[in-house]
Amino acid sequence: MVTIYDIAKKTGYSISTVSKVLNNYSDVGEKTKRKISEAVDELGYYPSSSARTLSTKRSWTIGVVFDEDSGIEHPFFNATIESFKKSAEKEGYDLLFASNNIGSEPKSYVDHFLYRGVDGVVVVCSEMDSPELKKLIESDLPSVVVDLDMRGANVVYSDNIHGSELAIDHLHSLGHTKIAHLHGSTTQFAGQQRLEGFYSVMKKHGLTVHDEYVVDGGLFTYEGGKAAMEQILKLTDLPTAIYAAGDMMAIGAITAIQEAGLSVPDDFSVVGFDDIKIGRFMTPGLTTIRQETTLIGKTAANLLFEQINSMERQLMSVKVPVRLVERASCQSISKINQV
Amino acid sequence: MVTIYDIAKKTGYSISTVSKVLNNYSDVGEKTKRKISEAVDELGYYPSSSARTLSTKRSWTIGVVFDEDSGIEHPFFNATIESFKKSAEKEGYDLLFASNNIGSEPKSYVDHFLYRGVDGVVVVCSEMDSPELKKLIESDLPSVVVDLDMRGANVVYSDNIHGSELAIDHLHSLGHTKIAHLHGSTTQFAGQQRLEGFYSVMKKHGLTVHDEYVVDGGLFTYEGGKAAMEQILKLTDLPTAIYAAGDMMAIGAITAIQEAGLSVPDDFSVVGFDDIKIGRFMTPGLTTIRQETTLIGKTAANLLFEQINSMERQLMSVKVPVRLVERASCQSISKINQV
DNA sequence: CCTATTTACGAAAGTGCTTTCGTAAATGGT
DNA sequence: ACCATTTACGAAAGCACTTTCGTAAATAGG
Repeated sequence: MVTIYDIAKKTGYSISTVSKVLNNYSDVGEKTKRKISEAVDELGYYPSSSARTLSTKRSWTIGVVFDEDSGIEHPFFNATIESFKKSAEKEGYDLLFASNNIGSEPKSYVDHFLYRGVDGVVVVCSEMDSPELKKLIESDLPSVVVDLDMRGANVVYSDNIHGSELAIDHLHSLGHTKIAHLHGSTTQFAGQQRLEGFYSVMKKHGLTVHDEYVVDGGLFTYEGGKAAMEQILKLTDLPTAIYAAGDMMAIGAITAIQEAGLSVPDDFSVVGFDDIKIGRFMTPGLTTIRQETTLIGKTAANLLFEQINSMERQLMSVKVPVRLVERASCQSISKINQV
Repeated sequence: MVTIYDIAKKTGYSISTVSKVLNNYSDVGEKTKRKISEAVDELGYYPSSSARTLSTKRSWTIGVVFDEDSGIEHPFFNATIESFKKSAEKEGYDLLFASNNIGSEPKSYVDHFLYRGVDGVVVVCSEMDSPELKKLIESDLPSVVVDLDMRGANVVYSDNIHGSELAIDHLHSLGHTKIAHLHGSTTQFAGQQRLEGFYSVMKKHGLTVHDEYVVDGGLFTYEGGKAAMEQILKLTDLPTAIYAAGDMMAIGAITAIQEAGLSVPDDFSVVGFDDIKIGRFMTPGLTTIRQETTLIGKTAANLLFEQINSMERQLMSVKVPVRLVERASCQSISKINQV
């Protein structure tokens, strides 16, 4: 390995001076700067990030945490993180996806990130009352959490309540009154908020919600949505519209409907939440509430870097707007009745 | 920050001894070991990975490279890397997703990983003749590349040629003879191999391939597949089956077919490649060639860690089997003719 | 009870860099 | 030509560890 000592020896300058040109200090002469730069190129020198980190206490690394179950394949997670990564790159940060053991001892991710010396951490899609998360925001690691709102932390999340409102408004405007909700796990912020939003909008419209129309679809999965819909299909008095708390759940529900020999949107109108890529390409196209993952990722990054750079605990909560994306999975109630 | 000096001072032992118990050296007494461990817990000490890395030349970090265009959202990539990550965790490695600049100067990822001192790097979905890739395998960074076969490197990839064979065999067994191929970019290994496989199987069956039936769908995207299919739909003599080099392309093709007022599988049988999650859930379910992403990721990890640990350049090329997954997007030619 | 071996620990040198501060030389002002 | 700045550089301490080797003490061997 070629170090600053090598290039100091070659040029005749001290390592201090070499380090200075490497870091663009102003107190070096032009010729010196040039000579050293040449030697750097010639020897193919590159600095050692660990030495640098050890000395500066800055690792230029951001720790990334996400739901263990769905992992990197989770569409909302990876879309958000992709956007986050782009912002991080611009600022010169790398992303560290951590395992949970330091030297084979299982530890919390907070400990692990402390060990790694990350400059900050971003958490996506966590359970609301995770003790790990609590530990994180109580630590003095700069952090931002996505898809959650909680005091005492930097957070960015979609306006889930308004999302429910948009969904139900849409269904209502199409004439639907018997609306079911396949809700997501209430241990997650998104599930809980969308459910809450559902109830309040139904009330706003003066619509009654039957208890059997509100069923738990679990962790936003295809399987969960399918099972929940099958539950509903057993009822004698069927709803005409389904509002699923996530797109994968909505797709599962559609499958259940089709397997029952019924059709979307002819027998049921369905609207999802997320606007994952598939929704646009499937048949029928999925009407859904779009989460702006790109904006969310970028905002999270900005919040985090702001906090890292200012070194003060300036905590913000930003709520990102959602919007309705109309595709083919919903239909006016009048057409349904004709069938 | 609490360092080994702190715990040395507190216990009265030297930092050497402290370090030794931290690293499970055998030459420390039982009582000493216990006392030091207690102090460690009490002070909430954790080691500094950068200091450790500086001293040992091991960062316990693996660099991850993937196609810039598709990014983390690419289904094949993230499924593969998810599996890779699980293996990496077991061995105690973290994953580093790198940006391309050291201190705001754009550099190659090889340089960047050298700077970061990663212990190895995994490349997924690269262009075949990328100079970066060449540089990587010529460097003495341990590495493994996925979805590519090239001499002089550790590689793991699907049996693309056999995949084409399975696809065409299937179509042929259903009675199809007029088979089109929407191929992927030939700058990528997968695209090139699947195309090559296509030609050779067609020949095997004594099927003639019309030049107009072989169209470039680009970088395996929905849009590329859709455009390619639209091209084919302009022909007067239409094929009855479509073999798309990727699932997203297949889905794009299906959209094009449906937009033209035609149907899958009634007017065209289509088979894709990858077996991405969506394929199972869409209507019609997509018949496809499944890539074993879990196996691929795990194998890649094993190859890489083997190389890292043995410290010798033992290069292997492993070809992972694929298999046909039959769903609803293909149909016997006899049924098509009835329509 | 004396010597040979083992056990338990610490000194010190590395690891590659940053950053403060001191100082000699060069420059500016008059 | 003399003093006051400014400019350009280097010495040295620090960052938090690992690891080799030396040595005193403890144990074993006879």
